[in-house]
Amino acid sequence: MNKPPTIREVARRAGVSVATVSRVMNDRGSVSEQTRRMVGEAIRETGFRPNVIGRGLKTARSGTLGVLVPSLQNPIFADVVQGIERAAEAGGYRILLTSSNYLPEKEVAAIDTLLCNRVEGLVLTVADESASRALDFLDHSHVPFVLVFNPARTANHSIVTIDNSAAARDIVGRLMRMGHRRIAMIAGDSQASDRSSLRRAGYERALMDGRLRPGPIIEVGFDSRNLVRHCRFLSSCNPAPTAVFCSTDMLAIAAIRGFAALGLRVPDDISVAGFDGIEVGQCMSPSLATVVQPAEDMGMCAVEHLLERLNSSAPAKNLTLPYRLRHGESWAEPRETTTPKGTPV
Amino acid sequence: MNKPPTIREVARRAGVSVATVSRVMNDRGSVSEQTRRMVGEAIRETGFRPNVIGRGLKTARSGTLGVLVPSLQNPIFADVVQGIERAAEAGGYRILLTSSNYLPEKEVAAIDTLLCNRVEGLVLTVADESASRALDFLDHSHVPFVLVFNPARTANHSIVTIDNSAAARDIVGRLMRMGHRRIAMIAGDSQASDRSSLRRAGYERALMDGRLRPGPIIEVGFDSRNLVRHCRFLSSCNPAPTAVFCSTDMLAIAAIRGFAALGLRVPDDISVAGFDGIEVGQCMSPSLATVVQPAEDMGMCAVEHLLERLNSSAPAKNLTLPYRLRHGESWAEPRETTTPKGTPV
DNA sequence: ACTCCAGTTGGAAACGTTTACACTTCAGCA
DNA sequence: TGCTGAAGTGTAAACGTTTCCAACTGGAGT
Repeated sequence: MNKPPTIREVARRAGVSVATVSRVMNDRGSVSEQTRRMVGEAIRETGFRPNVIGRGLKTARSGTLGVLVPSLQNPIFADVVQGIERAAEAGGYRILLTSSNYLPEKEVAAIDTLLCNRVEGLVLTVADESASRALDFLDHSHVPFVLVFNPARTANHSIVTIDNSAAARDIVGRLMRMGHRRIAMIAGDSQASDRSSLRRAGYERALMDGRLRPGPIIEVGFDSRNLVRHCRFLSSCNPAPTAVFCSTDMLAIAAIRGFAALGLRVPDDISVAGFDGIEVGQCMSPSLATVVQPAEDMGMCAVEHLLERLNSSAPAKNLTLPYRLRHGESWAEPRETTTPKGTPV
Repeated sequence: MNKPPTIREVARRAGVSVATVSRVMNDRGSVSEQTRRMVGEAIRETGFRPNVIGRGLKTARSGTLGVLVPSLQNPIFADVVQGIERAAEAGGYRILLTSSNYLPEKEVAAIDTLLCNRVEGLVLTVADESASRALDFLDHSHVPFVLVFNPARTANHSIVTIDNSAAARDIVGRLMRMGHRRIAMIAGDSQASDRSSLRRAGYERALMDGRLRPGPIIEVGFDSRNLVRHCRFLSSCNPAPTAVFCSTDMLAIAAIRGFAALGLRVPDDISVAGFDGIEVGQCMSPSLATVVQPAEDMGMCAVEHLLERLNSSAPAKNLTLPYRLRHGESWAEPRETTTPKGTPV
């Protein structure tokens, strides 16, 4: 409970003024070799640790960045936070982490808290970029921020993202080139994630391009763990889809399980493709065919750009990083290409 | 770039002193209804947000807790951080997140940084509790901290954990009661995780209890993604193990994939059990039989206990939370109970 | 012997809050 | 009328730093 030593005690012990101690710590100004040694010794003896709160008050710099993500539960956000933490550390910043649980009101509250803590900048993912009260709020705050994952809709925001719609179109196109004609989609809650809608748009676009009718689209809420009910519905359609595109890897994994519970095998009976590229997807069996977002890189880029804006007040920038398709064992050519089951050609 | 408004400007605008504004904000002391209204108005007009740095300097409270985990990559840590964040928020604290990448020297550096930021307490997981320089360091700092996941070896530390050894013994015992006699283990790097050694001890203990010889134990490093090499080794043993216990779920998932690559099916040809209870384990197919650590609860408990110690200087406490076994489709009775393949009875 | 300057050092004023203390006012009461 | 106490308010001193400025030293140049 005893207070940590202050710069004053170090100064007293070294027989110098606090100004000199400060100069030694930040080596700024000129200090003789001898006093430098004595101060160093006094610091070691007292176990002094500069109080960055006191420093921050004077310098008006907190040395912290705020981070807001919907949840850490989905590994994609854990990955991005990992990248953010890494880049922040490299730049000499600490991160203040908060999560919104996908609740818009919590987004606002969390940002408010972060601003009270005088974060120098923020990296965040909001539920819906276009409807976010949090962003209006932030726009007026004069604190630079970078969105991650959210679509690059408004030009005057700093955003690090991928082209969700093109990526979805791409991977669905790939399914089509494999021979799939009836491709369903399982989409996450579009209220809670503007990414979901974009991916859905990409999916629809791909099918349109191929003159195919978008198959059944199932929007699941937050009970995305057990999809067997939805899988049963899909497999009972006539004609049943031969492939399913899921708007996240977590959904894709759950879908594979759902089909397995019905005795359907992936990819033999039905192909599944995901979106995100979380690590576990490539460790499991069957490995997940998916769109890989370079989440950790995105986090790092976001911070690097943020620091750029902080240091040189560079302008806001939209950064669309390349995604890539990862092949996996969860998709294959459809067994029977066009024929509805039971019907002779 | 223009500075945010200060309490002084609010005071000027409301025509009162800063003391009064402060009193209104923290509603402490007595303020007339009228001035309260005027101050409230001035706050709204200026968009004033109290600077918690200034406040912290005066009150010697930062309102932040430090968090240090090895990595966010493993979902088990993401889960615990989620719990920490939740409980911290409920208690009116913010969290400063850092990660060590399993490197002891980074542990020390990160803790030092957190202490410079005057966190009021820490929640952390260290690589090896018994050998941690970081902890010696922390012991001298007079800042309360709580370990999570690390074994409860020294009594004077606050720890929230489960009984890793008993849990491992338990789940391996379960395999034995299913009829498995040759049970191998795939263990994570024991340097980087004292949990790994404990789980290994529990595994050995279970086999000893059943008068069985501990099967091959494979210690994998950080290349835990592709285990096919190790799986091939295991399946080439004579007699080959009928079950494998893995020290983490991530390893178990990778092992299932490794066996699949060799044409072995889980659980028909070989059973696999994991440890951790990460969410994805129960979403996938086959669902993972595992020991469930209540990671999010552990994080919340850790923070709650920390706040207890902070507020009432309660004594350090060892909290061993209950684990539970989760059945899954990754284990089953062995096909041929005792006979080495090819040998007639 | 004087000035000048560079190299060191200390004093003190910030930074944005909280809070102990002192001061008013006014109602209640003898 | 005077006293007491409560309610409301302001003043100013902290908190731990950084940094501007002034002051001191001693050596070099005149």
